[in-house]
Amino acid sequence: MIKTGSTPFGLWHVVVKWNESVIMQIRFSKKPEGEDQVPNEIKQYLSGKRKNIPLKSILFEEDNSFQIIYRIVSKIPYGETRPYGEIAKDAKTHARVVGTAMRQNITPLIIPCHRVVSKDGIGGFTPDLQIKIDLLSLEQRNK
DNA sequence: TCTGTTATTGCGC
DNA sequence: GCGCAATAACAGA
Repeated sequence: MIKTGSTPFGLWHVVVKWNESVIMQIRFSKKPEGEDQVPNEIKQYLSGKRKNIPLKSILFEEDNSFQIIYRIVSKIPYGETRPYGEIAKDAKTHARVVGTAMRQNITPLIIPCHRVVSKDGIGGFTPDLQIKIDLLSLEQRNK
């Protein structure tokens, strides 16, 4: 049974689509969406009460070419960041590819792509860089 | 297939 | 500082 729901986060709403303990998709919207609630783990994380999300991402189940990159990214500890280049080194690929992988990531938060920043800056984020900034400052506060 | 587009990096000027 | 090539993956034509 797949459920969808949203919860507010700053100026945005985090829309979560999940099935039991597997997150199918997470996206950001400017208005609330869906009837159901989102998993408590997500809400606790977004409010700073929880430092990890014990849920699986569909990306780990599927056999996609970015899986190695996603696994490495998900190992980044709460409140810390890594440059694209370092992820690339571990994944034996290149920084540009890591950027592409993050862009294709349909489950942010579960795959903490906001913790991946550019070498001397913050890097980018879709759909809005402000979300990345908010997430990072949230983690910095509760670190 | 081929072209354009990346959430990058590092080197040369 | 700025421009640009390297470089891998994807979408659209």
